[in-house]
Amino acid sequence: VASEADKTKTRTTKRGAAAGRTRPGRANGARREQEVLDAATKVFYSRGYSDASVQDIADELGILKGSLYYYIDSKEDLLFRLLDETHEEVQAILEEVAALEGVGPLDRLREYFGRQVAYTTRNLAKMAIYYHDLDQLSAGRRKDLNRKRRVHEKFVIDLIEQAKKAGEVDSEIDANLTVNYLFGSMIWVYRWYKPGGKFKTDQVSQGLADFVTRSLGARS
Amino acid sequence: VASEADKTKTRTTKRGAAAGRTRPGRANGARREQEVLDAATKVFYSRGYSDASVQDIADELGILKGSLYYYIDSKEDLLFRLLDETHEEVQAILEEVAALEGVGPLDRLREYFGRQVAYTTRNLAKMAIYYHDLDQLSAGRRKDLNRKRRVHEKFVIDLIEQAKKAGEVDSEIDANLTVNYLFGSMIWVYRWYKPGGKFKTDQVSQGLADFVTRSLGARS
Amino acid sequence: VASEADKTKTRTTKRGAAAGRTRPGRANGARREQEVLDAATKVFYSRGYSDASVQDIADELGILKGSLYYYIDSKEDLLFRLLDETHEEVQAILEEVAALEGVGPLDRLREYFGRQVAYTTRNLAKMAIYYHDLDQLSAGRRKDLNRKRRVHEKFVIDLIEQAKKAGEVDSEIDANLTVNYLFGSMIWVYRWYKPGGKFKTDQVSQGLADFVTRSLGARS
Amino acid sequence: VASEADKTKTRTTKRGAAAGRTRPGRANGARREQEVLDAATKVFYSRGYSDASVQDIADELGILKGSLYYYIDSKEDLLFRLLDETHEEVQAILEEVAALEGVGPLDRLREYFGRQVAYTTRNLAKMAIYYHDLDQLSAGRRKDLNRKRRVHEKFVIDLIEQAKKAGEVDSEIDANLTVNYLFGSMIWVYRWYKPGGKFKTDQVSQGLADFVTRSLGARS
DNA sequence: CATGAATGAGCATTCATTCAT
DNA sequence: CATGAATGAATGCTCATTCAT
Repeated sequence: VASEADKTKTRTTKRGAAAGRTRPGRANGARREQEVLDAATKVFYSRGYSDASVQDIADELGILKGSLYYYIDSKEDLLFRLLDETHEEVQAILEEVAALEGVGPLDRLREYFGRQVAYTTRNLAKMAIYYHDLDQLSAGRRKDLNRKRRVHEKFVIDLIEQAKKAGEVDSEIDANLTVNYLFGSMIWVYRWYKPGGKFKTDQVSQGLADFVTRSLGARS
Repeated sequence: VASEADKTKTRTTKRGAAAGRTRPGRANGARREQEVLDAATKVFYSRGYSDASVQDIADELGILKGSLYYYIDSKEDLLFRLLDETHEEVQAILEEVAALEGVGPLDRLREYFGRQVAYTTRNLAKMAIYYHDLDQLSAGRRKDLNRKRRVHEKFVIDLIEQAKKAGEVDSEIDANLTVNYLFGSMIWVYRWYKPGGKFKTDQVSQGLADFVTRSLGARS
Repeated sequence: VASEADKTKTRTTKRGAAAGRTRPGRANGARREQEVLDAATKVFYSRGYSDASVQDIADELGILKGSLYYYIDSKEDLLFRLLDETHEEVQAILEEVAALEGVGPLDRLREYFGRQVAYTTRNLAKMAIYYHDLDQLSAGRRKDLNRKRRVHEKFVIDLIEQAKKAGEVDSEIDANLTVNYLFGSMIWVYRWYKPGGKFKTDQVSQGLADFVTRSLGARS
Repeated sequence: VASEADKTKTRTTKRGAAAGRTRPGRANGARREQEVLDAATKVFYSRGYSDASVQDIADELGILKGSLYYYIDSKEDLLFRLLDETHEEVQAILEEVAALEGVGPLDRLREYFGRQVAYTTRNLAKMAIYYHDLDQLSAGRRKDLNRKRRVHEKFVIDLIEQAKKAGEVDSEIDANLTVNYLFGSMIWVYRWYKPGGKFKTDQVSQGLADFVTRSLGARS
């Protein structure tokens, strides 16, 4: 028997073509997909990607482990979809902020950090996974996402430089270094923020905006 | 990530009894213990605690997996010892800084953040594990360590309050909120700092001190 | 390889009842059945029966796996139909050859082997499955087919004996043993023959006829 | 955490360095390795490689499935070791025959086919796997083994040509085609020969030698 | 101290099959 | 006829841990 097939099957995938149907009970497909993603988010968040099992996610959904594979290709695929979705939303924030009109560079920075953190507080699980479990992606996808993340770095660095030119912030500041500290402040929120805890979303987001402003040597 | 995994197995350890023996060749024992810890550090850093196997560590040491169990009680035990050791060192920095004489609160903060980050850049692997894999500890030990970490929070909050009173920093600042942002800036270094990369240790540590100063609304 | 796997599930098949219907579009039914068989042939040939999945066949047909079960009862059922079809065709060759008039036993043998091999070269996939995957059939069906195959053995043995009597071949020859060698030569073609390769169909079939002749100690 | 590890671990393998020890209970290692191979042979022969499970082999050995992995890297690795071992033995036969002195090409052919078949009848399971399941090997290893097998083809072709030159066999014979038929006769033995059945080993091996002789148009 | 062998539980993944719509 | 969703059992494989020697 000529077994020249050698693995790479690329079989015509189950889902996919399904988009845009109208038959009764349809669009449930999309709903179910989202349920799967949500269940995975919950499980990955509470156990960590590595320690979470596909079984856990199936349990969360109330289906059998095997059935879950109707919706996913692999556990890693699930992580990827999660991270990708999250990235898209985080990216949207950048774009919103970039699109604001009549806003100076410092205020744009304030907006960016404020909104990102507000998003984080409202999507703790997703952001925790986004920042904690990126490494578990396969090399290719990881590099890809990392590349995409770098856009945010550049965005902030550019704004700092503009703010320096505009005299809005201390001209002594090293944008390339400072951006890292700023991202740390912003990202780490996923670790200490507790919904219903000591701080409200607005406080945290407004607080960060002010923190950013001061840390750039500007008057808030 | 809130790991609820719980295996707290405080078995009376072999080494427990072994501590402080005087039999010839004992110094070797301590040396070997450290080698084990170092190997674990290396492995946990590169693969992540969850994905690292006991086999990996044995390989790193050049012994058999079974033999490793002469030195450790469990994989989690190894993580604990690592985190404990790291904490001790991080704690020592706090104490050093607290012991400095003739230093105002703002400068003490500068010292604290500067030294912590310098330590991070020089002990990347350990700090990465410290901040990334704490959740993998059994519930009891995790809570314990978290409690210990909170001392640092309090230390910084107190210093900020003192600095406010001393008029060294902006009195409007919310110390309880700001401490979180500051820790974010400091901690996240383990993620972006690359030895031999764009930034030198001193730059990063001096840079953070300045960042902290400005973010508190003080003149550096 | 002696497969003891046994799942003999002779369920009354849907198509059983379906046979001989006249409803409009019925010719399409037969057409579709053949398409299914052809798809299965292709897939079983390239992946091997055991490693081929029902999904693979559905993909090949461009329908969903579930839909395939309208046409088949089980994967094994598909294999059976394939092998049965193949056997029928192979049997037809025997009968053709048996029906030839005015042909001596040696020439009949030449015809038989020549035609069988010509058929093999033109139906590589089917013959490969026929000779390679028979064992995967349920015990009952396997024994059945093996019994049917034995007719060919007897046919050849009888012809050899006749040829011996007719003085066409060496009388020392042990027909019972030789038949096995001859079948080996004939069957193994499915393993080494490559369409479009070094040898043409006619060469291989004429070549085998000559080989058979010589191996029986006759002059070609 | 810097997860640049990216899978390929090549960990220092368990077995391997073990060869050549003298401690009591040692050399059991080698014995056990052979037991594993034998169990696999038995199981792969009776169920076919694809349908045989690692569990089956563990059962055969009376150990747990997980324990089996102390001895093997993967199921395919087991198949490879089996096929490799078999090939070595088959190759040894070729070399023995090649080393015979004072033997003409035709007699060398008789020896080769006779001995190969004798080996087959005495190692039915191994040879069945060798000829039936080669395709299941990974692409690289499969090609490797196929390349090695081709040496046998060349060996036989060369002998036929020499025999033609020596006038021992019909000069009309196409060696390149005939070799395929001959191998078919020889190989297929694994399918019809039954130990303790109608034919004895010597009969089958002597019978094939004679068959080969005649099929080359020579007097036996 | 160290080894080699084994355990047993768990895991991601596949797959033939079913069935309501 | 066809789809989409689910089932449930099996599969190959990993791994922390144990323990006699």
